[in-house]
Amino acid sequence: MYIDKAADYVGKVQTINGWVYNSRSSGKVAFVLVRDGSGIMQCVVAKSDIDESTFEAVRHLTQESSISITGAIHAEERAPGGHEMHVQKVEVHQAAVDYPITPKEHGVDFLMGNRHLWLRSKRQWAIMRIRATIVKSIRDYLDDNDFLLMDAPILSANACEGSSTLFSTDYFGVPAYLSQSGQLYNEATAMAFGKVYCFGPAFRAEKSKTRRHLTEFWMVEPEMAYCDWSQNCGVQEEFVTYIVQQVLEKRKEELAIIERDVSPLEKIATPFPRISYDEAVKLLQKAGSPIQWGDDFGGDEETLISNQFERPVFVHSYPKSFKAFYMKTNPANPQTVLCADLLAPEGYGEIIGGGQREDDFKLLLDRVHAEGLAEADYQWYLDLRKYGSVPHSGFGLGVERTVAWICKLPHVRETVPFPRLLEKIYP
RNA sequence: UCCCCGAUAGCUCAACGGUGGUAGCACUGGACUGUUAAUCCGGGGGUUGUAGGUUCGAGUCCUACUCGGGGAGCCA
Repeated sequence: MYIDKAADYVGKVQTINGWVYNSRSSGKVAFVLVRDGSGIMQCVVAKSDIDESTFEAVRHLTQESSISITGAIHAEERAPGGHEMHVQKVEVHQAAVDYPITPKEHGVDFLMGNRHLWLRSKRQWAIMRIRATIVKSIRDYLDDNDFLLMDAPILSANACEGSSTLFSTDYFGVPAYLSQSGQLYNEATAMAFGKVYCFGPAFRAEKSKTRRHLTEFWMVEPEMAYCDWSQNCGVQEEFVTYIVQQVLEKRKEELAIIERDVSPLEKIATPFPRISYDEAVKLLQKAGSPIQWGDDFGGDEETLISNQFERPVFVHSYPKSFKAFYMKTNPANPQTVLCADLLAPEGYGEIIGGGQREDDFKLLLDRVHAEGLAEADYQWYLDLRKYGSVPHSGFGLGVERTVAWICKLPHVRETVPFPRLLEKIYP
């Protein structure tokens, strides 16, 4: 029996294969919390109901020992989760000694160093299950809305966006780089299949040491042919709303464990407000920010903007100067590009970067030159503008930032089983 | 890369420049028949991050280094 199915087994004798989460005894009755991956079950043993050796064995179980424990399942109000087991038999597979993560508080460094064990803790259990539901919702939404999965390569010969630092490796004697985005390849597959997405890890060798950065993170990137930047935003708001609703529906218990106040999440609904970069700058200046037109937004600016809204907010039409070369020039204002970033509420900042791609051969080539990129590296990409170019748009959603927002975590390091941080690659 | 902060028991933390703490958790022995991070009584457990310096005396002050945390820039 798995613990999350306990309600189906009331009155029946069952065996749980799991690990000791915590235990306490009071002389003639002992309580052992057993976890099996699906949940935690309180197992009770009374001295008067059982032979001496079994009682002593249960009383001396140590934290994280692996056990099979057998007994009758009862509905019990006093037990966490509403059910408990009245133990008849316990078999110890391996007795754990001095498990390092004790039930009191620990520091971040210690916990990260023991990440392989930390994942067993209740809070981490809840976060990882929410992450899994977010990932499933991402795939379900896209699959159900006729996006075709078209995974992009991880190894590539050239950079996708010149600005970020890349991890390099050796590819049979020539340099290769770990992908920082599937964006450019998505544009090729979108011209072949219409609506596509890629979903995989992305790598950025940035020396970023903040609560919002990992060097390896997961990103889902949909791309649509015959789609402008505004329609692109429409897809994003439906997509994000769906993800949030799925988590609210399927992960109530986990949200309760991490003590997430769900009322801000319940307010997430379409449409999301859209403001231009110009409007955002005015809004920031009004709020006392020293920002000038042409400056990029930092974390403080993003927080200031997103705090003005209860829903995620799009900021569109940024100045060309600090955006990637492939973004489409805004015909109404050539100083800007037709991009839109989505800022999550509650100060979480950018979770999506996206927009319309430059589909004009000449303008794109000019941007390649202007950015100092090697034209030869982008030959195949430029081909897409020579053979049936169409307006097309897409976006990239960062999974860890989304998990951090939905779980309201202070740092992305807890949103992935084994986070890769600046100069931290163990365990 | 830059700015700020920190490193004392396995963990979380105390300690005026004057003998390292009756500290909590964990472990261990005992008490307790409904505990919810149980409680109560006892026990063991330390090269104060590394290397120098100041001082009669340094966990404490100074310098360098190492590691970690927070923030900036860059980004999802």
